[in-house]
Amino acid sequence: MEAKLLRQQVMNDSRRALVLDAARSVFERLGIEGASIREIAKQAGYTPGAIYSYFENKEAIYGALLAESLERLNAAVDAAVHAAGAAGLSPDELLEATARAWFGFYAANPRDLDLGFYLVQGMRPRGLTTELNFQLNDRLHDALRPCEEALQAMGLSPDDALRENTALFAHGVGLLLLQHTGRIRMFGQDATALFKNYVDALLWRLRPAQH
Amino acid sequence: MEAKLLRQQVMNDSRRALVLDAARSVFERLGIEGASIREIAKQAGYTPGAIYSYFENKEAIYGALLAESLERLNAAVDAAVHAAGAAGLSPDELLEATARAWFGFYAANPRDLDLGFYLVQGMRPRGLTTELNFQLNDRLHDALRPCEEALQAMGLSPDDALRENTALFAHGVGLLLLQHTGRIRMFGQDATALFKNYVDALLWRLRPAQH
Amino acid sequence: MEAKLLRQQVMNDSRRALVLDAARSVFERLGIEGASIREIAKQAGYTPGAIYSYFENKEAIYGALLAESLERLNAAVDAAVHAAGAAGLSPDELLEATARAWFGFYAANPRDLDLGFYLVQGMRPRGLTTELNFQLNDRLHDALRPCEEALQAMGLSPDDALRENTALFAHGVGLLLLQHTGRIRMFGQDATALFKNYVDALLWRLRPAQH
Amino acid sequence: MEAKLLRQQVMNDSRRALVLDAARSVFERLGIEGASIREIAKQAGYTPGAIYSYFENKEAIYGALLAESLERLNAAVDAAVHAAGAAGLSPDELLEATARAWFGFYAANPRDLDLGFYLVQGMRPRGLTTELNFQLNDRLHDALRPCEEALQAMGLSPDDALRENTALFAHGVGLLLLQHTGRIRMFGQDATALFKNYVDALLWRLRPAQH
DNA sequence: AATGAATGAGCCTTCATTCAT
DNA sequence: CATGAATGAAGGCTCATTCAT
Repeated sequence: MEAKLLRQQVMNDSRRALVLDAARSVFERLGIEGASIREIAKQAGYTPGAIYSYFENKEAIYGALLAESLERLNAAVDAAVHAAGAAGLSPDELLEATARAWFGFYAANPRDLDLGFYLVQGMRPRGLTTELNFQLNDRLHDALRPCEEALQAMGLSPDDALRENTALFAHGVGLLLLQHTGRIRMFGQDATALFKNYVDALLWRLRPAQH
Repeated sequence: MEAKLLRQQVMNDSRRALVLDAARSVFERLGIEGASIREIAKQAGYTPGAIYSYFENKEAIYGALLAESLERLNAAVDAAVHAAGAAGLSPDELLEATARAWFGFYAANPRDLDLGFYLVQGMRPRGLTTELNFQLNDRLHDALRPCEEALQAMGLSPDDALRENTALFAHGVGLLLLQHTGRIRMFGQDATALFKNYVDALLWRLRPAQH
Repeated sequence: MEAKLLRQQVMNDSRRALVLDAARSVFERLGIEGASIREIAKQAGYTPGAIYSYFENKEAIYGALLAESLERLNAAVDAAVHAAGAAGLSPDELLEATARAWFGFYAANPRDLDLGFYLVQGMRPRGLTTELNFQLNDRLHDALRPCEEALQAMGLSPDDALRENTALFAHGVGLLLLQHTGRIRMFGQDATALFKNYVDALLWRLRPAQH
Repeated sequence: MEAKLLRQQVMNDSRRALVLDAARSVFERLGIEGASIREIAKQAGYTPGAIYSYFENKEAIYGALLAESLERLNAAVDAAVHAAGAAGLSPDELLEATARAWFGFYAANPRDLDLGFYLVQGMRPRGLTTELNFQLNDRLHDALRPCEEALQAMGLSPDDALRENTALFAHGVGLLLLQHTGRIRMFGQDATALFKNYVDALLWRLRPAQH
């Protein structure tokens, strides 16, 4: 009996995941505007009505998509943190490793970047409950926290660490955006290299004693 | 006869501009999603059909809007350059002034930021001919060139200046985005202050002799 | 020029009336549940979207339908009042004539009865603005006012006249409903005859002096 | 074996009643429009599919609901009749008591009124077999019969009693409807008071000897 | 150049109902 | 008997676009 319930639960979850995959795929193929319930359903091999067994409405799908994206982001960052711990890295190296973790994630998965920005700015109506919005915010913050802790470990006050972390995040996001929109080619530059430059300059700047 | 044709041309242009004004106003009021041809026409005092006398389709309107936005951006930057020339600023001060010009423009007109991002990433179908895309790119580049020249005037090689300018632009864009999406509040920071920090650090970094 | 505008106005009105006719016809044919915008459009020879040029939404159609129904009701009552005035009827006869006017209208046009009841009880969502609701209420009241005035002319105080008029209306409505739903056949009775009985009894009751 | 079948029959009936209870509850809570099979099933603790084990379709549920409503109506009337018998009421008092019984039932349970009207006029498609319709008619008639008998006991011929009973029913129904749709507020009147007035006037009218 | 009317494709969503398990 | 999954038709509505006048 229990096995049956469990199996059903698994089935259900996996079908929900299937719809989510379809949504992600449609989203990638047609962009946010073209991603209709009809299209998602078709991609998932369902009729539109069936989608509503798994998600309350269209925006819940995007909410789930974003939530899941943030989980993957955090997983990537956590992996970097653990690897760093195992390797016994210095604070400097830890900052570099954790910054590269989130930056690399978005560089490798530009659609996850889209998702975040679209959901955050484009969805007003009912989408993104305030509560959900906070949850997602928190998860983003979680992914950036290791950088902040590394900055503190390097001797910065909590305030300074927060400020530098914000600037670091902004810098990375700006580069990712330029790369993603193809704007960076216009400058003949490479986002990843520039991000490394920024981190290096930051590390240099935070070593006042060695001047 | 020729005078008549000319007058018609002028009329035509001015009415096209009128439609564009309406579009901008609607766009500001309702955002990119809420801006329909109907609404633009109403705002312009026309019926929907009339719009198609001036623009081939909806996305052409946005293209024109973006083009015009970039003209205003350039005007803002040019004004800063001229003021700097009149005041006889140093290269350092010139960099600060020109960087603040474009950053300030977007900070004050977030819809222009939307416009750029939306058109660049959101519009697949017919929007933005490749040719138009290049033109717009060039105008954006124009707005950033004074910064690049200031960097060269500070002694950087063309390559270095380009690299630093790209990084500067990315940093600003990242901050503007975080501000515009409300994400920066999550960090309890202020975009303008952080931008100034970045420019200051940059100036400091580029004065190696003074260490 | 003016003629042109006028002609357009007339055209527009007549097309709106055409949609209204279609709506009434669909409503009669399929009942309130089956009357969809699609169906109304089809009946009117339009595509669904076109309907929205003439009415803001579905319930506005029903609102207009009801408004127009109440106009016809009032026209019927007014006609009776005028005929009575021309014939110099006594208050007793006037009451009978005006009561018969509204009762007869609904007996002859049972769908108008449906309309009133459906719209009044079935439409919650956005239908029937409070304001419109009041307007319609007023028009219904208008149709019943001549009866009330006749009652006053027979010597009743305003309060008594209002009470008797309400009871009269309720009686008629009850009979019409029983007739319309076929329930009255169950009793082997005739609504019109029973209504006449009620009016006669009422007249009798209000002539205390003659006892 | 037979015992088993019987037990199953009982179970079946009781579960059917459970569904019906759920339907009634949903119907009261959400009205006729908002009552979906989904909602009824949820209320009953079933999944939608299970409902079809007990009822052929949605309208069969409403048919059963109406049937049951009429049973409750009859119970209310019967109770009044028995109480009257025990108290040894006069025919006049009996009329008043039995009339108040059915009127009070509907005044206190307006949803039962809805049910009757909805099923009778709103449901064309498959709802209400002719046969079922007759059965329901009969039960309604049953509930009104005590009034008719009281009228006969007061000396009216069967024909006259039927006519007066029909009028009485119509009057009550009209008042209930006005009350239920809020129309009666428009007149500043109270349905129950007006009903009492009608019954009093009726009693008076039927006592010719005492004039 | 502009209008007014209309189209048609599309949108999100709901729901009674079916059916294999 | 009951479930869980899914269907398919329909619902109201929006909108870019077309075209005769």
